[in-house]
Amino acid sequence: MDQAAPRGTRDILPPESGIWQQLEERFDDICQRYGYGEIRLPSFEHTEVFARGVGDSSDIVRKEMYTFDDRAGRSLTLRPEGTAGVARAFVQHGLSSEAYPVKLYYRMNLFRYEAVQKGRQREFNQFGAECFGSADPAVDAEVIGLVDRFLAELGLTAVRLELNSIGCPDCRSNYHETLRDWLRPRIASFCPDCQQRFEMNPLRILDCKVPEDQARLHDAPLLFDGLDPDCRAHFERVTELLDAQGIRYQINPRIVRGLDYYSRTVFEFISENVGTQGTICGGGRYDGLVAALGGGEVPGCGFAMGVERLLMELEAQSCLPSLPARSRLYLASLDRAAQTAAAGLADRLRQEGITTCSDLVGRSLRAQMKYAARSGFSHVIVLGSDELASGSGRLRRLSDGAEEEVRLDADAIRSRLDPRTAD
RNA sequence: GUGAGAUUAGCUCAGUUGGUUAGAGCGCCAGAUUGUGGCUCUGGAGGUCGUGGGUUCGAUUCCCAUAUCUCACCCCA
Repeated sequence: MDQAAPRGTRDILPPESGIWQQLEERFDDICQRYGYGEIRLPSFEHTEVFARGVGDSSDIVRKEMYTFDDRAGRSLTLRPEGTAGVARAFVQHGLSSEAYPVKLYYRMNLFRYEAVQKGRQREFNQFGAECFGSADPAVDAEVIGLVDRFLAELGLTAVRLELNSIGCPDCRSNYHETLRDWLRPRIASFCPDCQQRFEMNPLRILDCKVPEDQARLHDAPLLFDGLDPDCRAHFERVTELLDAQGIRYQINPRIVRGLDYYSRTVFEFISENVGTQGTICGGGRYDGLVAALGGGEVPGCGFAMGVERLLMELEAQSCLPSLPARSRLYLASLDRAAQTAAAGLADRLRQEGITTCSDLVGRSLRAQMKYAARSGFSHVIVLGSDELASGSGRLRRLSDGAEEEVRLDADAIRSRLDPRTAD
């Protein structure tokens, strides 16, 4: 058997998993402060949900999904992104009858069959939030504000916010014609990918990474410049609200999100440190998504943040959340009787909230001390016949070797070890 | 899907111009006057040299394939 995890997947072991727990806690916390409730969804959906939600012309649907038939012949797909599933649940549970706006957040693992590289795996994690039921630009600004606040609370600084509007479907179909007309006489000189995109989705040509193509595009008409008055007003209100919150952003008329459901506002938080996959967070408005999944005309807006990329950025900026320092007590034992007593005392201490371990190997005292030091215990009590007879022992602080006499009693020990502060 | 580099112990890596029992450091286990860790010394366990073929008297070493890892293209979080 192959002992390695499948390509593009990764195990997360302690102590790294502790960092994940911290991040998850902080994300839960900020979402709740903004009034979002957590939604948990199945890891797979009917393939339809993504085909119709994310869109048939997107790369995700065309070539990156883990799709399979179940034993009854239903086509199912491991979720490649979060928003479509949230919208499906919104429709299924009739959340359109709740008081608007409906605010939901999630943390989930996602699956895409992609070429693995830095900042991109086949199973990865996102934190995200979706706000349904209001077309007001105040939602867009608050959603962006939540992400900005979250990154700031984590201590990140050099993350750039780029903002654009891709308009409503009418703006886009008008613009498609404008852009096609402009491209038609020039498309032959573009790269082969762009020539394909010309038919499928000419909008994507604007995002082409080939430098020569970018140069050719410098005077291409921009969707941004052709927004209809409502879309233009929406965008301007978003920027007004961001300005009022003191959130800095750059307008980038060339951002195009790869998921078809976006409309009007789109944004990305981009890092300089994650390699070429620098987008830590992407999001925007998706006013047609709920309807595409069979619900009513319910507007929505949200974001998704790549947790692995966020962690890379936190590491690069030396902002990894530190684990809370706690006292951890190791009970060393000299013989079988002491080992028995240690197990009992450990149980009582754990009930008092003290992290306590005792010898489970039957090792020498020297080896136990070595283990305790290496494993990050803050304190040790050695139990032997003297301690069992007297009912008291010496609490040794490993950082400096200081010892003090304590009764071998959970209350007495706890009073010397505040679980919230290690020293 | 395409291109480049890599794969030897739990980890980081040497090494063999093809030749008996493949090495180091760290880590692990044990010991260094009978009950106290982080330093030091000694000993020990641990490897189908990624996998499968080929060439050869003989392959961890050369050739081919394949898997995996890393980076990049594409695309996205």
